[in-house]
Amino acid sequence: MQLEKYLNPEQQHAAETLNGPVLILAGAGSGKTRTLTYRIANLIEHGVNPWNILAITFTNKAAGEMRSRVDDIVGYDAGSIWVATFHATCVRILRRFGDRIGYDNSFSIYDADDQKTLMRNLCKEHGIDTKKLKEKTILNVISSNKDELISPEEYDRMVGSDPVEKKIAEMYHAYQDAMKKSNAMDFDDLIVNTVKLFKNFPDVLQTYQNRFVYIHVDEYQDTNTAQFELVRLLAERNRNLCVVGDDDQSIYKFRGANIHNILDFEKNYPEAEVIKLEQNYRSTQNILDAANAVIANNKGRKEKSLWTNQGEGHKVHFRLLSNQKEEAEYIAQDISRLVRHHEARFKDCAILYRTNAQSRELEESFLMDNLSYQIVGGVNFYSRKEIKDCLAYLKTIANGQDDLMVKRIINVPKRGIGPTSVEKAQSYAANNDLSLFDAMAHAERIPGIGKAADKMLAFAEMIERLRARIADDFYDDLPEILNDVLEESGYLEDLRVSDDDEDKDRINNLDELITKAAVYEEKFAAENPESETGPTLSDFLNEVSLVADIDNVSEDQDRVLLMTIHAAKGLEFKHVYIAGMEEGLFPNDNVIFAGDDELEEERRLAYVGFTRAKEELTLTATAYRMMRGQGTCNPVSQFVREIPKKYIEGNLPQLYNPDSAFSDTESDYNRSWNRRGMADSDGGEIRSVYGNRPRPKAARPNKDIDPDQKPFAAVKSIADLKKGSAISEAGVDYGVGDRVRHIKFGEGVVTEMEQREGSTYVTVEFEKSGRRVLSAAFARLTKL
DNA sequence: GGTTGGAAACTTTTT
DNA sequence: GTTTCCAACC
Repeated sequence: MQLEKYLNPEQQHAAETLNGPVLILAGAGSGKTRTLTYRIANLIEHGVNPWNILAITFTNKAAGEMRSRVDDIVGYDAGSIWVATFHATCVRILRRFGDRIGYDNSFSIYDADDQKTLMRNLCKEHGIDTKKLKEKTILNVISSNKDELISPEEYDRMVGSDPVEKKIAEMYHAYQDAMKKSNAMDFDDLIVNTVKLFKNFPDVLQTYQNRFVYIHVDEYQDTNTAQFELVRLLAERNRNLCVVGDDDQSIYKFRGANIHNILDFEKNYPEAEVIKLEQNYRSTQNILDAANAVIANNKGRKEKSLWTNQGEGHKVHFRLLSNQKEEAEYIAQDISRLVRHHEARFKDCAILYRTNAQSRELEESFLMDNLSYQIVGGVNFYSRKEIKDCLAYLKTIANGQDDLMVKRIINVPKRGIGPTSVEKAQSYAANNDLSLFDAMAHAERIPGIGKAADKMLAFAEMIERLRARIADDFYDDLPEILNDVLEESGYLEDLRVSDDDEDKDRINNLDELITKAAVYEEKFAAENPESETGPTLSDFLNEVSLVADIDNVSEDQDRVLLMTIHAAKGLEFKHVYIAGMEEGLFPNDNVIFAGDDELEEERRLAYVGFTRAKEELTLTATAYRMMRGQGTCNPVSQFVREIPKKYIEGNLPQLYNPDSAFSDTESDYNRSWNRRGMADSDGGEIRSVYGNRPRPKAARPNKDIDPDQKPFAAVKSIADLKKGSAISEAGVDYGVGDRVRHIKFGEGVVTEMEQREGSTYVTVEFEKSGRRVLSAAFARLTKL
């Protein structure tokens, strides 16, 4: 392979160093994925069996991209490379060997909601007042412990005499016991239990050490201690471990990421080859210089200097607006202008922000201007009530030991089985060492149950009936299973007879879930060509438990992406807008007084955001912002002020410092700030990061801004805006009356199209499957 | 056993 | 400003 044709000398070095530990310090936009892909292709060319290659990525999207890029290069046989996220990797291993550590291979995976519900129940049992000690607090401690591989027993030994800590230690035990009993694991357990499995069963570890001869880990700076240990164990034997990362892009400390995993790699692997990739192929010089200048304020980083030969490009733009509404309008109109002048397409643009809450005003502006957009993250599709209900049915069918899921659906739709009856069933189950479901399956034995017994028996029979049908291979496809569950449980009927508009949406969402099942089946068949059977119900449940919202973003659609900076990691766009560059928001309030470490993580986040931009980077801030229903008035973010004047242009001088040019340094900025008068504050109705300290009155631009007036009073609700919006989803080439084909439902005619929640929904009258409402983004209909 | 009103929390980021 | 949760009432 002529690597020199495709890679620069450093990248080439990385792609050619095949044996032993390798640390690739890859700056933002330095062609990290490209290098990894060619390294894998090169391994195959050197006779390594693809089956012996493992690549762990951060998201499913990244995994998919890597696989298809390797496919493109080697042309064949890349299918047997194991490319997956940490969590997906662990699930696959645990489905196979979980019985060794006492789990059934059909275990459920709990998301944050499930964890919280379980913890709330346990707190009740243990007499904990969740007003004083919140479920979330306990779960956070438990999660941090798991990130550090600290077991409940070890945590017992660590806690002192503090009564709260002792209580938490008690709940850690209770939580793990309950999870085990329900045959369930949370996200952290997936990693922890795999490590446990490897440590206690050397033969299992050996199986995987034999298989994974060459190991790659992407985004290594974001691994936690448990993940580090997992990788260490797998790589122990062959020591062919190649990790790629950038300490400047470590932004998941709050989730347990340990930056020392990358900083101390050479200590753990003294024979490691260290390769720095410093040429940036993404951004223009001005953007890169601005980002470099900001990140240079962090201490304790690996020294590196990114450079580019892309040319100077535009300066970073800065706009200070009066309030959120104007900020959103400014961005929407700027993108509109670019598109109108054919300087960009919608999909070349992204709007990034610190918190999900900021998406609201932006969404409003996009709806008003009828621009095509997609919000990533926020309220997840899979956390909607109806979706969780449906999945709870499926999980109950797949794993009868999961009491939490049974409790969720036992009376949804209403079956006349109330809390009292469930309580009785549960204590009977506890006394006889049964699962809640098994207790209900023999409800006639439950003392004092009364006429609820028949209802429970009917419920249990329905579940058993569905379970038996799946086991007997009565079904040949997942969509049919989902449909039957929803029909036979009466769940759909309940929604159909409702006159609530919201319930109509729920039906559509459930249809979309069925579509996702169909799409998943297709994907499974494509990835497992040798498999004679389709995916199992458990396979599907894994898939939906482990998807992130970003995984659903496809290149095919022409729309602006709106997301948090965290979600944008690893992506790039020609035009990037970062909204809300204000002290208190970004850097966030929680962090400003928390300490230097936290502030440095926030600065790395700014660095990640800036370096997403290829051609133009626009930073916006507001003088006045509503947060949690309260008005705030905060200065421009220090991360903007850390950008030297020569790399940035904008309206900061007019509004904040009319006397002089843009401030060059932090101290200049503060001086001008002081000069404008740190006078009396006006009575405390305006909060600021300065807390009770006096705040500069004149800092609020006096024109156009009246903090006492509610700027959003005239705005219609998002739901109203959506209903009134016209169809503008690009990439959809069909309309009402057209004949289309769906991969699962076959051919049909489009009868209706509607824009809701930023997506286009298409109603199709299928010849075989009848009328269905589908999301245009997911259904992938082809015009005939 | 289900409905309803009001209080309280919420907003940092997520596999 | 919005959502979620719980107590009191039907």
